[in-house]
Amino acid sequence: MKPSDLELDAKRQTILDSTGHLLIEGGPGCGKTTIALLKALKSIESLDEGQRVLFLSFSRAAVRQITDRMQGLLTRSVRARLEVRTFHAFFLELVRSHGRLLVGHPCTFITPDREREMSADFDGDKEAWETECRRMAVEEGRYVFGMLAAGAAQLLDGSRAVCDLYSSTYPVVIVDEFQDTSADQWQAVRALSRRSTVICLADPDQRIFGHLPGVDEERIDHAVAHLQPDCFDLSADNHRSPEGGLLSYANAVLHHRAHPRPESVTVLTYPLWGSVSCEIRAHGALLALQSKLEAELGREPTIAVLAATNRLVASVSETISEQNVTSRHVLEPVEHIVHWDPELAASAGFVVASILEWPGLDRLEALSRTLKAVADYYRTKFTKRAAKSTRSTVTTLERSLAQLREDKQVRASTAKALIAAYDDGLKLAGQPVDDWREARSRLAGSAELNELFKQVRMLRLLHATDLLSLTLTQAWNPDGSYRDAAAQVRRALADAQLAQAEQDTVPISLMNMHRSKGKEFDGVVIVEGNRHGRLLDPGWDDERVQGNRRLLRVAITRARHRVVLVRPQDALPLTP
DNA sequence: GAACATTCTATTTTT
DNA sequence: TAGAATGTTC
Repeated sequence: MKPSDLELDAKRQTILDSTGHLLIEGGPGCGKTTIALLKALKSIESLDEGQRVLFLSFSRAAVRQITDRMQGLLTRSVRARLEVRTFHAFFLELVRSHGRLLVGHPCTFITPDREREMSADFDGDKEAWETECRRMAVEEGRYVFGMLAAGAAQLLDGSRAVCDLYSSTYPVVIVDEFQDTSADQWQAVRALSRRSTVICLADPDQRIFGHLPGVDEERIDHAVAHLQPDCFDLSADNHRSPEGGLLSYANAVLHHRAHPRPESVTVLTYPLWGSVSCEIRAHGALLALQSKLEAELGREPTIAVLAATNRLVASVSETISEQNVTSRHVLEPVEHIVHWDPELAASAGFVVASILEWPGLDRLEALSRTLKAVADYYRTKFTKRAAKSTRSTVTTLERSLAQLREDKQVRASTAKALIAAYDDGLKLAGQPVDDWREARSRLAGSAELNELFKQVRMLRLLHATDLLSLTLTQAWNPDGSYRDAAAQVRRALADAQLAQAEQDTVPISLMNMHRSKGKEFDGVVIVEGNRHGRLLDPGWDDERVQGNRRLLRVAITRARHRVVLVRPQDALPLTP
């Protein structure tokens, strides 16, 4: 055994023997989660019956990753006493069970769907909407997602009884990804720390959410000052890629230090001009990586394709869904899933669904519904991006809707195009897939409708197609229309959104680099755009460059075996 | 008021 | 390059 192993074992033993609060720091693959699970095991042995260990993490994907890891490490009876949950799930339960202490009656939860509708009335005035969210929580006990942590913190901090109740149920609380916890989350944990032992797992170099409100780069320092924990640094160890190649390369990228690129990192470039785009280069890189890993591992590998922006992720997804022919290869379409904010695609889908209702409705009703669905799409878009031009599109659409209802001349091209499409007649056959395509083809004739058409295509990539056709089959009415299609599709897509996180890991997934936090894959392809979605840019200030280097380190270390970087020819080198 | 034309600018968000 | 902001024309 090497001296470093001995040292680690001693360190581990100290962690297991320690009785106070703990801060365990270390980079990806250093074994933070494993030692935390072992610590949980040891704690559980001395707990009273009915007491449990609480392990809080930030996303359902992360929770899954942790529970998967538990299978091999802990017995069933121990696992039953270790509750791994997302912050939000825990806070929701807390607010639901004890919120009456704050407002005198049980608290309720406002679903994201409903939240979106409600926030639309605030015309994108973020501040006013946040004030309203706070008011609803404080005065009425109605909570949107964003307010749950604050409500939970207030309960734990303000009611000694609630806090003691939870501390006696959970004498040990483990907090994952501590460096990115928000002020409210920290306040809740801090309250519990009065009587529970808190174990923070952190990597300051994985701080990638500092831009979010309430996330503080000094969080770890504050926690150390307040909890006075025993601190351990595991960063010297790396279990994920045994030769340490990927991690030490990622660290070199982080610190902008010279480092030979390991054999497991490939850099492919594409020309700035010409027919080979970054998307097509990524397509080729993905297929090559897939066969290489398959040969090396002797099984189907898991691969993530990562990019800096959602837009680039979407366009890569579109590209690899089609066959592409380069001068040397024919690149076959790749099955994959996109971790994508489904709301916009869904509300574009509602427009198509409303068109499917046309044959069963009179002209005015049919057109009003569709026009309203189009306006809703732009309202959703506006609440997300708050662009002025989007706002004026909504106004124009609403004006058209009013004109239509008052039987006046409509002026906007979107409304005119829809009217023309309706009067042209729509024949449906009861074949959901064909009918969907037929209805979708009516989305043309104005800039707005063209944009919708593009968005609807994203639904296919969300793997919602099967679900949609099942839903529509049930909604088919022999008189030639789909009854209540819009509402049915809405429900189906909401279900699909919930189900997505429960899914098993699929072989190939696409997401932005932020979303890859806490996940692991055999291989990773990192795509850099030409003008857009750059990894590093000479025009950026130091803070942004450093932030992106942290992000790159996270992205690179998602891979267990191989990383491929797809970069434009003029890209800045990642290491000197 | 809406369409068309020109200029500019370019992250990241759990549930 | 596309999408958003701003300016111009009908």
